[in-house]
Amino acid sequence: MDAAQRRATVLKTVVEEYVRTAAPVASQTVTESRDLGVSSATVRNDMTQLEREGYLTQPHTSAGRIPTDLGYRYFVDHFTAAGGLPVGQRRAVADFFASTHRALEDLLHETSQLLAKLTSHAAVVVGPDADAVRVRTAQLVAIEPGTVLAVVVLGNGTVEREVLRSDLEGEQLNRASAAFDAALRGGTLAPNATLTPTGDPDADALLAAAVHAVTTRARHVSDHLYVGGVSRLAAEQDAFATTATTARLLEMLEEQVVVVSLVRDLLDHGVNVSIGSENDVDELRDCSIVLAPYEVEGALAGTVGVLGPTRMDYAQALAAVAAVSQQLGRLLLPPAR
Amino acid sequence: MDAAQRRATVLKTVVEEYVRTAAPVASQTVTESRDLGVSSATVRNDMTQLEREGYLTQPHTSAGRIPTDLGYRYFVDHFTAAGGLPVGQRRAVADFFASTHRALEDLLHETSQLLAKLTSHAAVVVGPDADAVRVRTAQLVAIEPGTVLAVVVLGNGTVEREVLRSDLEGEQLNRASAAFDAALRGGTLAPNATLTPTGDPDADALLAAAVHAVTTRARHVSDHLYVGGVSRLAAEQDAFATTATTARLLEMLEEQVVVVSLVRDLLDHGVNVSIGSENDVDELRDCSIVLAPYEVEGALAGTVGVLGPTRMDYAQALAAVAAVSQQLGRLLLPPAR
DNA sequence: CATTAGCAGTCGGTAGACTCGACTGCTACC
DNA sequence: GGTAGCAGTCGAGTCTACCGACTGCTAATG
Repeated sequence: MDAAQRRATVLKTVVEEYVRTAAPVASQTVTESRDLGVSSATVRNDMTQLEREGYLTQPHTSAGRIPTDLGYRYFVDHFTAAGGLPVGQRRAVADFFASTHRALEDLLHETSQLLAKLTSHAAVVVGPDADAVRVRTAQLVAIEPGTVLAVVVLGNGTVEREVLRSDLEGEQLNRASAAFDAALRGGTLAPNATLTPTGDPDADALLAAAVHAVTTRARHVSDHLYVGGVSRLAAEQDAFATTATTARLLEMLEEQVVVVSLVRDLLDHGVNVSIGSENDVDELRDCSIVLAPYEVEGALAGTVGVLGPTRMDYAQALAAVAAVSQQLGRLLLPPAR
Repeated sequence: MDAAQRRATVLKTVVEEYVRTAAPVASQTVTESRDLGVSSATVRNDMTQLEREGYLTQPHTSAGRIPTDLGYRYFVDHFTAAGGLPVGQRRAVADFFASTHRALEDLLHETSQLLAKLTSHAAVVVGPDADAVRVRTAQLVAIEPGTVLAVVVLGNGTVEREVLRSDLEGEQLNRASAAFDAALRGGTLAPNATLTPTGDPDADALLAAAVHAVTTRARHVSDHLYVGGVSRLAAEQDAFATTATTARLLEMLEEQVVVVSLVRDLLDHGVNVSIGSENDVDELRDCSIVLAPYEVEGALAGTVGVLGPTRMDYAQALAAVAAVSQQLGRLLLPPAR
């Protein structure tokens, strides 16, 4: 083993030890936890070099080393490949998806909780961008006198609905419904569908209202963020500077839109793991995000992710998001189940 | 002013000061903040008596007094009547409800956030007990080949929907739909509706599936808890013993069912404010809950509440939940708007 | 009898001094 | 290049002393 290779091993060991114990890792700890065939003095020399290169840092002079964000990055890029989930957890995931018969919203919500449980960190599930989902069918249904329900079935199995006030019924309603379907089917829910007049002013009015309601609301829903395991963030307190940091994090998660666009942005750039200062968002300076997209019928349908402190078991988190996203995609395959 | 009356005023002052400053209140502070016409020595005597009676306590010998849960209780019962919201906040509430055009779920969710913002505490909104809401109409609609949507409109304006697989269409579907409506209309969504066979085995099968899906899922939805302002809990850290307490609280809020049944239970017993140890739930020992039911068409439709530390501005919280619940009820009045 | 002034007593919190021990960096040597 | 060993650094914990914020009590007063 040449020197460079050994230094890489030292870095790996430091990351693993630090993730496990949360305490700065001493040179001696490294030699004890892994048989490198060199003494602690040599490891010390390696560590000073790793520090010069920016992978490690010392919280204070007479302490061990802890990884920098760059150190974590190296670790993730080099020592994290192809990890599987332990059998127990693998079973837990399978069981969860096998036994589920929930509506989509609930499913996504509970998926986020499953992921939180698996990783002991907060977890998020993001729906697909509204612009990316095609409308499968759309129609208007009278549900009681004076009330019409607009129903839109989307490509990812979601059913959007919107309640409207209207006295239309019978043939008039059918006409409006057909026009509604024509306006939306095959397109996205972007708020600029072209409406073909039916020649019936009442029907046209309802049509316009329905399209407006559905397109504005869908944007809202598809931007929805499902968050699980927020309590873990509080438990991880000590990893963050102050309680105010935790509060700001929770606030951001409640805000939703920031996180949603961040996640989409990361994925657009092909990033699966974003570590500490790599995040542009201030609140996330001490956090890392581990993501995996899930697909329905080959098309990107959304994202699952883990949000934890930079001191996180990345291998485990990656395995967890991979397993969950894959199973979730499979479950969503049959339309609206 | 006789002595008993003065003692009550002292208690009131201690509560107000402690809520404001979070520091134990000294006898001198009381005489300074309110003109009682007596010296601090007299207030000291009053305080020892109030302590003997269980309304106040000393964190340690050489410190001022802080209210006990019993002290807060007395305060809430005697000094909290008929407080209105400050004009600014009153406007904020009115604006929120005036400008809203959201679907019910979103509305409830955002209402919880409004309430959190008003009070600077976490806020919850609980839907009505499933058993208490009557079905207005129910029907089955074909939305695409092989897929049927079950739609149920509830008395509180909610629209429940459930996607089912079925190839039925045309007359068969209409028959099933009519039977579906007959089975549910006017009743509750309790899972024991009586099904009248249509004579058509296919329709009967769909009917059974639809009723099953709707009743089991509705229970889930109506037990849903909308939580706003969880970040406030983290910010209130210092009011709680440890960060673990905060974590447990967040967990409980995520669990939902505990809180929902607790809130219903309190309201059933006519309780609006539950203070610290009055709560049976362990996690809430350091918390208080301030509740107000909201009504739709005279019937109880749900509850809004504030969840904060026992050291809370009860007058303000009571005013806030009252204002929000009233406006929310009014907004929900027209069916499904 | 209620109220008050004043004083002694209690205790938490903070600052400073000191020690312990866990590391590293360096140097001399192999 | 690798190693042994020693000097140096610094955080964390402990102890002490002290300050100041209150109270409780007592004796005096209207």
